[in-house]
Amino acid sequence: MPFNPDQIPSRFDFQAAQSRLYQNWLKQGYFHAEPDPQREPFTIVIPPPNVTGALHLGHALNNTLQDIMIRMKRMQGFNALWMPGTDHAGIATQAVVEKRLREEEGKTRHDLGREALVERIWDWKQQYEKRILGQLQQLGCSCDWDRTRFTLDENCATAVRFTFHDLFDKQLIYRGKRLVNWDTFLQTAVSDDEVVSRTVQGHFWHFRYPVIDPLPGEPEYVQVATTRPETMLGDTGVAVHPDPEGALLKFTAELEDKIAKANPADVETLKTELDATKSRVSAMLPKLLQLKAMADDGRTIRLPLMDREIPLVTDSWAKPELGSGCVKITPAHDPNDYEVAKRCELPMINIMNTDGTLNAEAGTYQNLTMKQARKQVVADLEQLGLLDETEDRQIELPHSDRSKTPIEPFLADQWFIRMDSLAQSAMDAVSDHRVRITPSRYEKGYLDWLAEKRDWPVSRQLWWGHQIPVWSLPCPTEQDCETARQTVLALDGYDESEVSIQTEPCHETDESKRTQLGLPLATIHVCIKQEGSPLEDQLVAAGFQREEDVLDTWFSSALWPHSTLGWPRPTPELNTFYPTNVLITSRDIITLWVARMVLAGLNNMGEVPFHRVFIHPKILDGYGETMSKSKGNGIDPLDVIDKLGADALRFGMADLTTETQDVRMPVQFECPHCEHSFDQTKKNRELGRVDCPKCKQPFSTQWSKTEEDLSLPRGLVLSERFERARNFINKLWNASRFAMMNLEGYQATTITPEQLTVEDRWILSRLTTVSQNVSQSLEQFRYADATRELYEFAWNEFCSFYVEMLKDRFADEQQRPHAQRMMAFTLDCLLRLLHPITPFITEEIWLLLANLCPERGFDTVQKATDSIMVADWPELNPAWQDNEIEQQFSLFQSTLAALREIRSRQNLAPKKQIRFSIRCHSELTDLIKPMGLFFSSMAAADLEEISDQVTPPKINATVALPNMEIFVDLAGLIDVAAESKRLEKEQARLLGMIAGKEKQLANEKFVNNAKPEVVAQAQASLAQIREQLKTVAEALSDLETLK
RNA sequence: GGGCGGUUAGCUCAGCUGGCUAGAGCGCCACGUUGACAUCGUGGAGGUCGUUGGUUCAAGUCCAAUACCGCCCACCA
Repeated sequence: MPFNPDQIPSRFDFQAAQSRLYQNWLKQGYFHAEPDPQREPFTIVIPPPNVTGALHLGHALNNTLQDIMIRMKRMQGFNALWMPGTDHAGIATQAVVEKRLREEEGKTRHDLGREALVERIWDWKQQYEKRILGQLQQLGCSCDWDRTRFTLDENCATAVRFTFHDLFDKQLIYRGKRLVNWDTFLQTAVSDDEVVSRTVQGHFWHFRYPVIDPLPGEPEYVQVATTRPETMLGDTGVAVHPDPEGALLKFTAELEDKIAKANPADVETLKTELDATKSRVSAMLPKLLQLKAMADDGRTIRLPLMDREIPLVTDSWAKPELGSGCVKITPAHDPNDYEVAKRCELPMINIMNTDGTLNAEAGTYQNLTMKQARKQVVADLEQLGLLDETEDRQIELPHSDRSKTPIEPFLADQWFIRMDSLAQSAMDAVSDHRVRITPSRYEKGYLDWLAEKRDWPVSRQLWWGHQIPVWSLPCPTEQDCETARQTVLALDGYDESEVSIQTEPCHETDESKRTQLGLPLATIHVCIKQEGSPLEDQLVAAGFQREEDVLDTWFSSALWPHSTLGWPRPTPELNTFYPTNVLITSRDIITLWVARMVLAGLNNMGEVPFHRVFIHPKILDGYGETMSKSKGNGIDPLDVIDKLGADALRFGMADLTTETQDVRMPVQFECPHCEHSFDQTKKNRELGRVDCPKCKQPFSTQWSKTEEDLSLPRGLVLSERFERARNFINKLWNASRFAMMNLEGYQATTITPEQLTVEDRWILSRLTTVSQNVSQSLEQFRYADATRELYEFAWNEFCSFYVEMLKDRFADEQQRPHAQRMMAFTLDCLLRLLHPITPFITEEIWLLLANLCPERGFDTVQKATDSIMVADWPELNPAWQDNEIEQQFSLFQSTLAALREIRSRQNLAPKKQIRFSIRCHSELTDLIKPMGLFFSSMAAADLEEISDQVTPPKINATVALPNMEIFVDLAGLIDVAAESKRLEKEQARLLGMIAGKEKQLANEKFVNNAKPEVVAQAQASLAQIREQLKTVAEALSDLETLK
């Protein structure tokens, strides 16, 4: 069947096109990259999405930006590889599966056991990995799917084992007792990064601890206060400041300083506060000094309920200005107390089991949960008359980001990575710009974070993840240690490079205490490099026990850029594609992920993992809040794809990606019943269902949870901010459609310069500039600049002018062939420039175009590639850039605008042909004359005369442009009132400008100091404006005669 | 408490190294549909560029202070 351009629908049917085109790209293998010594590689590794969830708007943004980059590079001839994959996301994934297990089967992970649970999670992973990768494909991502990896797959496992062994061998990994953030719900330690602070309503309890054998005149009690009374069961001391007086002076001085700097409005309250503190404190001071002296004497306190004798110690942690000035010390359950205990050598008593219940150390409170214990402790203390006071108070409480439950600090065995040298190496890489972060302001956060060089706790009490490859044996005596070491060395197949041994001495250094507690002298840890090595079983047989914990997810993520390419095997891929070129990610994981990739890459590969890092903005909702599942305020990118198309989503995303700031995106619901669209508010988003304000019917959204809600028709969640992109796609489609309707009989030949008309030369000049700017913008991650450049060029120049001007030329048999060739060529270039951003529509048009003009070109004519994906990136001849032509054109454009304006303000019917003349200098005449016909076609205005001698018609409307005057003959048409109103306004504007310019030029300093060209410019423009004013004044006085 | 962003039209945002009359999209007003596009066309209204000071011949742009909004980090028993 012959191709019939008239049959092309006036809307781009993206629904049908997207999957058809994408499947073809897959089939052709366009996404696949093989190592090739002939071509320069360009590599991006994807930030692997979690297998937990579905694609959200952040993913859509992140992956759109990567795809734009990789598609451009591919077209530029690079051997472009976009490495895809997913992350096992330890805690997140296990938590989801456990939750389902509990809800659907009423079972815990312990009912299932390790192996069975892990198997379940793998099932989950298979399902969700498929889903999220499918969604990336809907977005158009050109990843090399043949290489898809998973952070828990075999190769990643090997990479993890090798890395762990290497660090272990370098003594950069150790086990130690640490206070960790314990999530009692998930029963795991979570890193500091996974802890968020939340304000909750709580109480502040004041207790009294009796002093043992107080001397006469000494206080009988010390008062302490806490928001967590149950922790008192683990108290091992009470601290008071070593120099209360000095500390108080310092505190009041600071407060006074603050008052001096404060707003007048706040001074009063601050002063009151100061006075109150001063009087309170001066009353307390004697007692504090007394307590300090008692502490120095080694006096002790009786811990109520536990009946334990605990010391009174001095430590500057106890702030005299706060509360009673005394603070209870619970080393095993509070980070600050832990530090105090280390300084003051206090014992550490862990009172909690891993499930959040109390252990034997809590005496009679054993088996209560922390929460129950709290109530009980308070009640018991009250009964003993030791509860002084209870305040209501807002408390900042750390919560687990995963389970949203309060964190219980907890003393536990954990594995750590020593960050010292590793962190330094990662800092150096950014400081000396081997890795460049864009925008550069994010370098500071990266460097500051690493500079703390805090050891990285890497063990997680989970089952889903890379199990730590360490086998341990506690050894009660030195002899046992030696035997254990000999056992390891004597293992069948022992190899120094495969096996590494560490001895961890007991943390309790006091010999008698150690034996009393039944602790071993040391623990021997053995790390084995190869997974499944026969050595593993031998170790177990020798009594060694494998470490139960798995590694922090970020451990495997840190290896992503090289593990995905095959490391530790020496693959051609690794050779070719490492280091990668660009990493595109969001700012919240600069430290968690980016920094760790850099140090891991340096450690394992001896080279940075990527040269450039681009941090993209965050998308917020209309209220400036982050979009999140729990708030239910997100936009579903799939809804956008569904309703507006993937190209619109992508174009919109790129259009929002400016360097300076995060993006606000008001959210709208679209009612599935009546298609009414209305804003998402804080109120209507709360519920799992939404009621349409227009038709009053309820519908569900992507956030609905309950069965009942889900059974309702599903409404779309969109944002009007994508409409600009949607409209643009439509414009592009229709311009292309118009082109194709006029390309019948197209004959491919080269184009020669002498065939070019003014508008041809103009569009070529603009096209050249635009292509340069687009390349440059994208190279610098200025995505919004690139989309804006293309938007404006395509719409305001190509469609509004060039296409309009081609209309007449298509109609003329003589000009038609050349016009067709120009149209085909220009459109071809524009499509290629747009392809990385809007891949689907550009490919669809590209394929349709091939039916009419399979061969296109300018200097040379070539057969177009089968797909735009593999076409060359436009590199246009810079010689086409022509300033003069562009100026000539803008003169034409302003003339046209002036004519249209007259038409509009005189209310002339669109079809009503008018006549006009132009008075200007002869050099301008030559520029305008060739454009004469276009005034007729584009403004229904015929140019009667153009010269420096034009006499205005008797009755006319005038526009005074710089250096030229336009007169429209309005005999019998004029609306005098409208005309004089307009002219008066114009006159006022010109007078204002003249005044400004005159003032500037009268300023000697300006004339003397400003650059000469700036001064000359000002003078010229003043002269011009005066000319314009003259014209306007004349026109006004002419109008007077008509009144 | 420390750090970083933002504050420009009713809304969402551009505005690079300071220099002609501060821009865009949406929204608003007026007019317009026998063939590319009403997801459109033409024209218009709408801004003391958060505030105060400073540098400069010249400040939305540079500097300082300040207010408000947001984010990150560290945090009070």
